[in-house]
Amino acid sequence: MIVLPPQTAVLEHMNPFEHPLATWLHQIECSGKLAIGDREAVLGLPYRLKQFDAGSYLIREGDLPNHCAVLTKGYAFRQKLTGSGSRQIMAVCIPGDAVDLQNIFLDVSDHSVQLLTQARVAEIPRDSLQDLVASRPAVAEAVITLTLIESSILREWVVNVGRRDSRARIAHILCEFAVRLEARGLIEDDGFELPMTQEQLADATGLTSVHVNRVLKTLEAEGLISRRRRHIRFNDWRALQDVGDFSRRYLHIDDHDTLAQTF
Amino acid sequence: MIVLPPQTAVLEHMNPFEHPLATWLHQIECSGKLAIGDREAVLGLPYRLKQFDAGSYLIREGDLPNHCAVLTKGYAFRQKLTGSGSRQIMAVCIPGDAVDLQNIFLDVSDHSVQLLTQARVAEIPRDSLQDLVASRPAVAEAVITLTLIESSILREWVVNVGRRDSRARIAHILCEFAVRLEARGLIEDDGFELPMTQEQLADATGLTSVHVNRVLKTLEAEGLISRRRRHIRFNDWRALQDVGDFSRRYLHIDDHDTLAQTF
DNA sequence: CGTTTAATTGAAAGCAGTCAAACTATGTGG
DNA sequence: CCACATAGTTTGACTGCTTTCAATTAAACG
Repeated sequence: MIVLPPQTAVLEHMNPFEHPLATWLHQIECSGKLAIGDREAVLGLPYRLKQFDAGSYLIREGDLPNHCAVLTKGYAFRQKLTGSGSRQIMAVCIPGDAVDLQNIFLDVSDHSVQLLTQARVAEIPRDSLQDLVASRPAVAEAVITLTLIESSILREWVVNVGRRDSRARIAHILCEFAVRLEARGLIEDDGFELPMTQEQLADATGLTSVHVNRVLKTLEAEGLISRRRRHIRFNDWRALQDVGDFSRRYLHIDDHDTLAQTF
Repeated sequence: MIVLPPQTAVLEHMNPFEHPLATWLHQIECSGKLAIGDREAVLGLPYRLKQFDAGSYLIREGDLPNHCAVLTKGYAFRQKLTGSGSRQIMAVCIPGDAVDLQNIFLDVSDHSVQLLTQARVAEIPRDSLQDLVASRPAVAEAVITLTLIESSILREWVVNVGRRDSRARIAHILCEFAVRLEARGLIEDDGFELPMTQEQLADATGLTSVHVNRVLKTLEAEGLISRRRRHIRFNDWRALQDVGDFSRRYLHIDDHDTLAQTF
């Protein structure tokens, strides 16, 4: 576990890859026009850098956390267990996401967050974030906006799980990943690394791992995707979106569909 | 359509049922300690009162609304249509709910909101709400909190639709309604009026109306509930919660389970 | 290498969907 | 007040998409 001293210096022309909160800040900046000093205030938040192994819990349902974690490297997912022991994954967090913004203002966590991969997070004290939001309206606005976008993604997950057949569900979630990763510059030329097992994919889509496997093989046999282990390549981006009933509107990302050029 | 002039007077000891935004304000007050003048600022928001028939759309997916609606009377639901034409309902709004807070900061609506019943709403200009949030940190905090609670409910819907069988899904949604309505004082002694058809219940649970009907009859035959038209009465509140795998934690309502005394 | 975890495949069973029709309540107009 | 229209509920028979169960193969790891 690496612990760094609180970072308070103003970094004016810094490399985005230097500051752990840089990607998160970028999200905030995309969600609203910040005022003078806001940027520095965000980067000046105190934090502790920590590294965790895959499978670690960042929060558990019922916890009363006193900090918020921002993913700087690696992937995580939100999950809940039902009484009968099955699991539902309701969100995947990618690098740059604030993992538990909800804990700024809600006391008891209503779900768990678990790491998909080995990951690095910046833990920010709850108080500091509360103060930041209280003292800087533009940041508050951006935080609300980010929260609203997350809600929009959640609504689409309800649709995916509630009203699409297995083929469309898998296609849809693959499209969502691709677009979200692309917006963070995490897509390689030839596709992307799906950071989850077929069982986790099943828990995210409300299916069984056996069926996920069959669907993936079908999509591959139809020439829509290629797979090499967990690496997914889109052979027909347009067709996959059609199968998945996918439209990027709900992601509220301003960019154009640059994936159309990639694939 | 009734249009009232903007309300700006300070109402200190008013009857909660007099001001259209009173119930919403109550929610805000429950979500965080307001500062001096915040209360009056909320009640002083300009608004237009409108009345709509059941089935009317308050927002449609793709719209760019310039106001936010607060439900003062009646029920509404959020929905999306899939490419194949089926519908998924992902939230039910009850009196006192802000129907489209997301439109304060997101430009294009990612889903539609349709009325379940005849309803009355107070439409607040987008700008006024943006100003309110920008100038009053405690209100901003409360708005974030309300948004976070809505997200929590959405997460539970994903679980409901993704990982519970039909019996549990219906039981769960009935429990959720009861608790939410009870928190607004909308539960009668002998149960509550379900404001939706079995087809809408089906679209909310990812089932078909035929199957919803069978499940309701089963729950009734087992003595868990009684029905008279759409009036639902809980005969065994404890058992229904067990069947529905229901826990009120995700609703983030502070009160104790007063329904346990009622039923 | 042996061990463990994940992916793959086949056969059978089941929960919920589909289709179609009857029934009920409510409202409307003659 | 009754005939009729409409919307919603109820029921039955049949189909099918996914699950379940079980076993095999492949990859990752110490």
